[in-house]
Amino acid sequence: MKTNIEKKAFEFCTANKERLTLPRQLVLKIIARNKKPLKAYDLIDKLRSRLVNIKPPTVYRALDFWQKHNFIHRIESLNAFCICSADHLHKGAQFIICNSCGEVVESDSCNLPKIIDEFLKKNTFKPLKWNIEINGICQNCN
Amino acid sequence: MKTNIEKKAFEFCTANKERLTLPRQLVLKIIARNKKPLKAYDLIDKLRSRLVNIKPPTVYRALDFWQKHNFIHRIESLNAFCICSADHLHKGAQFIICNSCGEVVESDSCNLPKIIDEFLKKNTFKPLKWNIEINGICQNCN
DNA sequence: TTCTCCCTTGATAAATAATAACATTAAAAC
DNA sequence: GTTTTAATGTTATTATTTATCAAGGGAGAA
Repeated sequence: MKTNIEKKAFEFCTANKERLTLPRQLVLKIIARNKKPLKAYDLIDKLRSRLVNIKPPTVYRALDFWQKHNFIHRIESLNAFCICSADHLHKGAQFIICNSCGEVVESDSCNLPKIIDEFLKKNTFKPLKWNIEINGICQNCN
Repeated sequence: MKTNIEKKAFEFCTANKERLTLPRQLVLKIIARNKKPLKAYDLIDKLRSRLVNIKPPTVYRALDFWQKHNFIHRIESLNAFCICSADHLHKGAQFIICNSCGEVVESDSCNLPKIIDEFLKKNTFKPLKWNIEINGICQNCN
């Protein structure tokens, strides 16, 4: 049973004549079905049973592919990857990261906060991609 | 001639009985006087003339020290370090990164954007540190 | 002063993360 | 079917960061 984002991603490939190769399928599937963000080498470990002799470049290429098309996000401060939680396929993301339990939540605002947007407009800066990562302590851990 | 932030940092050490060792002094000085963010190994290279046989742990320790006390920021998406541009010593930072010329500007808002702050309050999440990194094309490169 | 404690650095090594380069394969286009 | 193009396979290397333990050195106690 495919997750929603997997379906969307597969439709995207058909529509845009992108090749839905086995490494790409598996990488997306694993990320989509894991609650916590995964590191590249976690992925390699998980892929070993399905792809013999899997090597870093294969995984990084698949990650680049899905990232480029906004199906996954890279959480810079964790060196980890997670699915775009809201099927938004937006260009940026906000992550709330609990330093105590490690839980990561993607907040669902698709746009840059107003104050930042205004700053960028004032400076004629054209945003392509953004990343907001907030570390702290979550409700449960407090 | 010391930069403003160097003076502040040195005062901070006196006031808080933190040791202002040579590696710490030099690391802060180099970062403070470089316009562009520096990577750890850039620093190591630049330090070689002053500290013989400098090794990664020495630099990383100094970086950790200044980061912990909010005198420098780590730009996660670049694996690079820069001075807190506004002498703010705040807990979070906003970076505007031009993908074309590499210029990095730290926007001077010290606080989290309102919409994010409200979201966190609603979820009883206590922010400790944040990082906002916006990639795009700057005025000059457009 | 001398001792001791504690923090910092020195040094070696290793773990973790990401990329370069080139050969091979396979789908798509002609 | 042949050519073209894009993706993967493979080998190797580079980049980034951390662990571990030994040694040094300043601040306060005896």
